Amino acid sequence: MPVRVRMAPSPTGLLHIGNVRTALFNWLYARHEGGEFRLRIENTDTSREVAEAVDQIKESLSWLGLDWDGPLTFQLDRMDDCRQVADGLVADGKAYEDEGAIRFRMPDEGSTGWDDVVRGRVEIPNETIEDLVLIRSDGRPTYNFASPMEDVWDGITHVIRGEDHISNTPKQINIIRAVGAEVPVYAHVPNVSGPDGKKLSKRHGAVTVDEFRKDGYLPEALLNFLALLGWAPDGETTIMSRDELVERFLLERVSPSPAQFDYAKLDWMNGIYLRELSSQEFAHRLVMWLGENGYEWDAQRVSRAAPLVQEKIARLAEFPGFAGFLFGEVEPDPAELDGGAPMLAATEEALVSLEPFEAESIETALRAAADGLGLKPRQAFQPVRVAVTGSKVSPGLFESIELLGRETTLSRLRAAAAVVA
RNA sequence: GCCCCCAUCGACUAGCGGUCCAGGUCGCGGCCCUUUCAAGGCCGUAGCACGGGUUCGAAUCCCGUUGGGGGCACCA
Repeated sequence: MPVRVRMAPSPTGLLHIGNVRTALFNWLYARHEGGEFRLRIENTDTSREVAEAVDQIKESLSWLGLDWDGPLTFQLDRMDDCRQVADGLVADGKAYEDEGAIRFRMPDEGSTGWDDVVRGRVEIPNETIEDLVLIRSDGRPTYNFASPMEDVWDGITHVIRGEDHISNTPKQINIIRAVGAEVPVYAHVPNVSGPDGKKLSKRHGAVTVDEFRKDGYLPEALLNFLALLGWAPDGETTIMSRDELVERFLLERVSPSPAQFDYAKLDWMNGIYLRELSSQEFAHRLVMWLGENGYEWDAQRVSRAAPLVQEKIARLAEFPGFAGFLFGEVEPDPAELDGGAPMLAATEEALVSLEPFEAESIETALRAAADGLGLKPRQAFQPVRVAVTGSKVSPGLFESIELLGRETTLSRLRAAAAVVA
């Protein structure tokens, strides 16, 4: 039987990164096995927010490149089927009515167990499982009834989900057995917690896909990082393309112990991916990101500035802070200009009629100017950098000056000179 | 309270009885390079939670303790 897995989010908000990690394992398994990855929405009502949330979930998955197979299905559409099954269970004496609701009769003795792909044999005493409500008194099925039934109807072969579902599993297995269907294989993957071991939340940093996107992470880097949370192909490999991930992913190698989300490592990895991009592609991503985030900066200029920062930033969102001086005014801190008057003047003089006005010639001219004043490059360029870029930290000075252009550079040098004077 | 899960450097992990006085990556520290910041190169730091077994031999198997986490809804 071909493998078929699913991601079953509830449309309550933006896609959480923890859910993405679980979805990723499902997707990787499906693609590795040549099976199907289904997307099913576990909605229970028809409020307007649902439609928006569904669109956001689809948009996030698309951005990440996690494509799903077959039609998108909704729990809502199977409520009648659930009720029918519940009625049948009542007729068979396997469920009973209780104050308007329908409850499933769980076995009282023995235990319910399964061979979990990541945890091995798990056995839960039946006496600890309460009779479960199948249908609420208002007629709607509960999650623990609808979910396993949908798995049955969809022909799901492997249920790969978070470990928080472990206690639901024996309940669902009993229901599936009661309706005479085949029980799927279960794999409970470990949870992802915050850097402090607590539940990953907003105060730790980005948590939804949208936030990571806004922070300037690349989807391929995010996936690579997420894949390594609870799984590793071996003890050496860390950087893997999407294809390599698919090729090497083995569900049996997923670790049962929980992992902490390390933002610093994600940043490092994103930087690796950013630097591996061709300069054209890097520029393209920058332009796209800026466009998505409200920056109306000239694409041509952004593309020319891109090479100056490609090795310096770890996230696309750092670009404005690094290269903003090319797109707007600067306000140098007078204190950082202190003592720079001679070099500012010398620089202005050196650049006034320099030809050609290019990084290489600019460098030669400025080094000569520094030399003439008996200054070390380090101390000489500092005030010039501050005057021109507005900061002590910037892309290469000479390239920056070339890009900025003679006029703007000279006016900034004069403005700074006026301040120190 | 009851049930379940987990346990190797600060973090992610490799290790599935001897090849491990435990390897890789991030982070951190140092050095080199250097116009700032990065990037890059080199070196270094740091771990098998504890206690019992089993075995000629345990990070690897078993039991217990401790410590984390999850679940006990007419939520999903």
